[in-house]
Amino acid sequence: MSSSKLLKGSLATIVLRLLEENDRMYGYEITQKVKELTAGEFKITEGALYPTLHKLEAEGLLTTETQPVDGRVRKYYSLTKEGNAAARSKVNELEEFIISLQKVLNPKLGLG
Amino acid sequence: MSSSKLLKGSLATIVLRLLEENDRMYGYEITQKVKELTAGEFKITEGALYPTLHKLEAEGLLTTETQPVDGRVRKYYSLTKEGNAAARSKVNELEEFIISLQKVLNPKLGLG
DNA sequence: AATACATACTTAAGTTTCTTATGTATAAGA
DNA sequence: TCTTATACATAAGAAACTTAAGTATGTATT
Repeated sequence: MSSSKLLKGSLATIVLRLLEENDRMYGYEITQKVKELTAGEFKITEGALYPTLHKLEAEGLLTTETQPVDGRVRKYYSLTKEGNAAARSKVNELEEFIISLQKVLNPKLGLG
Repeated sequence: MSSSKLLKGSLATIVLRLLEENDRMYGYEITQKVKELTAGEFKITEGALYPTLHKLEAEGLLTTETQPVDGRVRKYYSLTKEGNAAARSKVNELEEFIISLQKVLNPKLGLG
């Protein structure tokens, strides 16, 4: 993931979250979707994305289907059952992380 | 930083932000302050914090004063002029990052 | 026809930033 | 005396990136 090199640990969570919404996606599509959602702020690099997808597949969180489209090969990824559970828990974890981070960045607000 | 190993890149920003508010702090104090602000969610490890402080000092963003207190040595850190500017820009960058991240995690909201 | 850009996936080398572990040293509490 | 808290430093290893290179096809431009 490019654009400010922050967040070295949320790429897998982002992938899982997108697959929760989209049922199945291929790698290149994921890079474009993230770019679109963030108005170009996040640019996921191939060198980061593909190894992440392979790792999630190896962990049993994703399954793949390969399809030729217009003479090029596409590899579609979908969540497994465990992938669904992992998506929910990882997104939650990340959201809680953001809340804690905001408490540090802006201790005047929401100290409840 | 412990607790979920997320956020591999925000520690320096957190340090700069705390020093923006507190004028001067020493390492151990920073670990305790972060723990307090996040109700124990973030536990900054010494192995992460001290090298980060040294790096920020080497970059000219922090200055140090060493003081003996109760027989132990404390090393107080303060922002330099450039450290102040860096704090503002890094905190902004991180906040914008969080906004983008939320757009990916929850595309239904705030798609402006 | 040649060149460039978009689509599409893979992998290796190097860097950054952590975690884990170890070491030093003093003070306070059980 | 032993443990916990305070206080700093640093080395080894792991994780997650960036950068770069490679392969391959389709489309648009000159």
